[in-house]
Amino acid sequence: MSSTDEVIKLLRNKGLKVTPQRVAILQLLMGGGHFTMDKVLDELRKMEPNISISIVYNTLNTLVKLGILRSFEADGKTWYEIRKDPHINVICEDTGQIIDVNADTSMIEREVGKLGIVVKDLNIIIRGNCQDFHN
Amino acid sequence: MSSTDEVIKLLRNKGLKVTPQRVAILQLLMGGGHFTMDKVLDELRKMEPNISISIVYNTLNTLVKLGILRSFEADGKTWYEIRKDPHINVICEDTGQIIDVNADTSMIEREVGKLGIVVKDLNIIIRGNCQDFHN
DNA sequence: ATATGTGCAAAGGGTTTGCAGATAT
DNA sequence: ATATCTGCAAACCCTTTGCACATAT
Repeated sequence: MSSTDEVIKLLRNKGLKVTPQRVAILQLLMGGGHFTMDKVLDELRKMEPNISISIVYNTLNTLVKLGILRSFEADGKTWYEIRKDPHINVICEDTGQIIDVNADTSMIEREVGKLGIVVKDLNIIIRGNCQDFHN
Repeated sequence: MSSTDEVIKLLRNKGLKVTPQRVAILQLLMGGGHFTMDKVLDELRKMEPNISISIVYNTLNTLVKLGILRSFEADGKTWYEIRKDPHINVICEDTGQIIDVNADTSMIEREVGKLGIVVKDLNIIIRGNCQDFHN
């Protein structure tokens, strides 16, 4: 989990006002993992019971636009994660959990780059069964 | 564009009753490209003005379950395409169009397989700018 | 003949938006 | 002081569902 100071510094650097809601949201996401809205709300309401859905959506979208978070859509919902090196998001059809798997994706970006396409974001999503694998 | 006979044969092979709606939907998708619901409806209503949204969703989902189509989510909508070799779907942020780019994805499946994960479906989605590239 | 498919309308679930009051700078 | 942020509720999409009628086998 990142320190509160670190989170506050990041918000200020991006020109955002430092509010308790934003600090809580960003700190939660910086802890790693994949979150849908309901998961974020559940966690946040343990600390800030009155936090509204709209401000959570609002904040997450702002953080995505600023490049701090990455989002992708699956199972009819939007998922949010801290932006880090490209990786594979494996959605387990049995447990519903999402697992990160590292892989070299440079080949993919190279192939697309050949066509003169400027890559803004890359998402690799696999649906499968994680069997007895857990992380 | 695939022949009507080919489409009818495919439906029968999968144990589906051959209805005009299903033939029209499958024939449209087999022509290639990426479709959201509104695009499918627009096209179909040129031929079958009374076709309902529900039966289109219904049919597309059935075809996905049977493995004939692949679906993925982007921009808050579900996209459908004929299932073919794994490839990269590039979403152009300027034009909104989706471009297929071929690439060898075996490395990705290998990496995931190492963990004992059984791959059911693979989607690679890139957001970017297609510049002056068109297909 | 009958199991399956279709159209319509309503309901469902996730996300966005408008606005008045509150807060960070 | 004031630009920005927050919470609430309503609005908005996209998608699914229930049901009576229609159709393919």
